Amino acid sequence: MIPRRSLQEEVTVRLRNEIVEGIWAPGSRLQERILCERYGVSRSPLRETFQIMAKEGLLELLPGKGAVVTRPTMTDAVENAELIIALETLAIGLACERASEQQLKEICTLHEEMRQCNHRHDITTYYELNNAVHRAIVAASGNAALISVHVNTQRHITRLQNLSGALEAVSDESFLEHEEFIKALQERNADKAAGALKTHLTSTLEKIKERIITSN
Amino acid sequence: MIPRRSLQEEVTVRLRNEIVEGIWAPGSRLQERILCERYGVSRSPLRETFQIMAKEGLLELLPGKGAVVTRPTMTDAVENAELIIALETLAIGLACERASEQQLKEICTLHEEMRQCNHRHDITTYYELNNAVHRAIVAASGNAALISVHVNTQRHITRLQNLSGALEAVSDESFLEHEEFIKALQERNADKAAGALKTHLTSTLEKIKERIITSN
DNA sequence: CTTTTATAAATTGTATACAAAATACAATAA
DNA sequence: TTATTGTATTTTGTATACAATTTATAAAAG
Repeated sequence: MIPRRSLQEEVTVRLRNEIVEGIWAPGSRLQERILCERYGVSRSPLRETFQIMAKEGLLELLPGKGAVVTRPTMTDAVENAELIIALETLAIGLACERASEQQLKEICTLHEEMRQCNHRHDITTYYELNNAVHRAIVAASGNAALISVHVNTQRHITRLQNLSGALEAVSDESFLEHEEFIKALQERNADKAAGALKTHLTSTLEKIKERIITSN
Repeated sequence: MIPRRSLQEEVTVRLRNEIVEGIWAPGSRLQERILCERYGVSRSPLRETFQIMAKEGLLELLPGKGAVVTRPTMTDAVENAELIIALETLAIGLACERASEQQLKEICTLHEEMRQCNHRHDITTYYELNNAVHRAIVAASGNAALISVHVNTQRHITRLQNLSGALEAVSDESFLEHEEFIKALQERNADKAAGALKTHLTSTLEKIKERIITSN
């Protein structure tokens, strides 16, 4: 039995993707009438979507004025990076204890696909697979609360990458760091995996901070 | 200039508190008509509130059937405890670096009030102050993304405490652990503070797990 | 008596209507 | 020109109306 999907759910998925992809620029005012026409729905489901997007931090609702697309700052980038390091460090530790063999295998497969992408310099797919690997590790933690928070945090980071334009080329060093914690996870060595993941993510955060300094 | 408050915001605060306090039992079906009458509003703002509460994990929205108050399980308790340990460990580390002297002072004051409550066995206020201290530490981290996630996680834990009924008496050992990380925070010793906080929260988590085992 | 099915009532999902507030704009005064 | 104020228009906040779905009820069949 397939559960019904409300219009609100459909609109939520569409609007969310459009904001993350940068189709709606930061600071844009989203007028209800415009969006109702765009999605072919009335104001009721749209306004419910607005509340959800505001909760996710993609919209700001100004009472009496309407919805505005949030403007992510460099500070947001650092904050979300700090947060996701803590989330994933917890996740990989739990995953070492609780992941099924099947889940470990799938993570391994994704990692190998990343290796292929790295060789043929397909950066876009590389980053998509990278996100998928990290989501899979969090999923393997089996902690629903953690999964939910992580999805939203990763989404914000992806949005920031999209808005900042070009994705950086992947260094061999970075890929080796990645391999490091994947291996440790396969061995179910929690401390080693957590340490390696933290090292990897922290070095990514440092790159973000550097870029902020040089761009100022 | 005071920003307007919409009906939706008012209803959200009221319904959220009522669910956290256990006024609406887990599993309750919330019929729109009933709640509209209770809060004296129409269905539009109420339904926007429903979306927010669903996003927060306090309601489940079944398409075509309506809103049901979520039933927190013992698994949820463990998951949220695991999550909040990671969040607060991050927070106290950042707070050691970034907290203002004013913030450190306020945290200290709250801790001293906890000591008083402990002496006169005022458990209810003790737990409220305890929550306030932990929120203050997270606030002092200055990380907005972290603060937002923490608020919701702490709310879930508070709800679980409320639903499980009586709060456990506070052991002297537990209070000493608490003092430990407060002191380290005052010294801005990040590693020591993070370690002490983690020890404290982990021992609380172990108590939760014990209670689950014995209650089965 | 239990199960099934037909029908009525209630409830939700969505659209629209109405009122209040905010915005845009033009006319006027400095 | 610039600022200001009054008016018209737009837009949002809230309430209500309508349609589709679900639930409740009861009659009929086994």
